Amino acid sequence: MGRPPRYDADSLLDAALALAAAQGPGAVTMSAVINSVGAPSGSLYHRFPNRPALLAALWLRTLERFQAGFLEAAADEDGEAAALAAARHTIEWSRSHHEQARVLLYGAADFGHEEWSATARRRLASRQALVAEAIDALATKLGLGENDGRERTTLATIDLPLALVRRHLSAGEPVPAGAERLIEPAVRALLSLP
Amino acid sequence: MGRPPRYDADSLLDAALALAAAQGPGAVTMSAVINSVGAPSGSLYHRFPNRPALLAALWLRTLERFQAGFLEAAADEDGEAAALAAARHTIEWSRSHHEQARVLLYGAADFGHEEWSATARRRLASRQALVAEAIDALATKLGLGENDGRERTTLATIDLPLALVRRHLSAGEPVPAGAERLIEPAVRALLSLP
DNA sequence: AACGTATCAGAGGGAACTCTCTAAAATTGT
DNA sequence: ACAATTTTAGAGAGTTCCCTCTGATACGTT
Repeated sequence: MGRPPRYDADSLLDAALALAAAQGPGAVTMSAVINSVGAPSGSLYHRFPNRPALLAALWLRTLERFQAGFLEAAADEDGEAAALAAARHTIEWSRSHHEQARVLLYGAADFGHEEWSATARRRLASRQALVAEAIDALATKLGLGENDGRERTTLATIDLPLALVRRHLSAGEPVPAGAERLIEPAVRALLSLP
Repeated sequence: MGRPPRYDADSLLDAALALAAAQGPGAVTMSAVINSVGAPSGSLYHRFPNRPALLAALWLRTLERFQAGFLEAAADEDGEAAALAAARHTIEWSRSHHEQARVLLYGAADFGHEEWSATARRRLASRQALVAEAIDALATKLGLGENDGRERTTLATIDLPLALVRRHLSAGEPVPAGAERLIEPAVRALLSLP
């Protein structure tokens, strides 16, 4: 099958992740990754044909890892339990995946989304659709209206937890222990739960 | 007094603002601003000695403009009214200052905060201290505990509104009309208000 | 052992960007 | 008119970065 890889895609992405988490997406240059790993440029370009491909892979890998647990939590049959579990997951995952959480605080646009390949853009769109479905299902389970039900559910389970996480991560601190309990009343209020 | 300015600091910053809002802080290069305004490089370097100085000026001007209204709103003697007005201001200001709001969604770190001059860093610190004071005063007015009172107040008046704003702005949409009403129950819940 | 394949290895071209430096232009005050 | 001051004007050096290209290397298969 050929020579065994010495720098595989995941370890290169790990180096890119460390750079992005520490100094933002702009610091993820091909040469920075090369220097960080100690690989020659050819090895990096062998895995990722250009910089947009590297950024897309980093963003998509991070997003998919986060969404796996989120979708699982939001799938609970009990709507209230699902919403609270989803909000909790956003916080817990951010706490235990510090670097990846810092990446997720940016948007796909900051990772050069416009310059991605068509397949990378499709992969992103399909993941977004998956979450949109889950949010819709959760909103109907909770009996929320068609108009702003989706918006309120998104706000409660994703944006609000991320807002709390963002404040601490961007200050360099870890996510505090009581964060889950702190947002619970706000989540209930947003979803009209008792 | 000498030759009148043809490219003053504010119009240069406006060009930098447009670039940052459209393509992120990384797109604010000296040459991009030069091309955008049509000025020669000397004129830009005459106002801002280097790129970090330009980014610092852009960030600080935007932050101070936002905080002016925020501090005013949060100064209301009635704690409940102050908190709700502050949260509303964050949303209203973002809606009516689309480009500047997009800049504020980043952090000082994304604008190269580490490389700023000492005076620029001090200016940032003093603005942050001002807001911290206002938040503390608001928390005590609301009768919230010393420990997480500050955190809850920050979350309710800044982070939560910004989270909602972020979702729409980063999708390229305007901030919807009902946004203020949408977050009100969550603000009340976070601050233990009826 | 020989072959096919996947990967490593790094030199180098071309582009973009930051910043410096010198000279000229336009205005105010004397 | 003349000097002082502020700003425009842009050429060009030095650096960094993206990406291409060619050849060497190591492993599995037959």
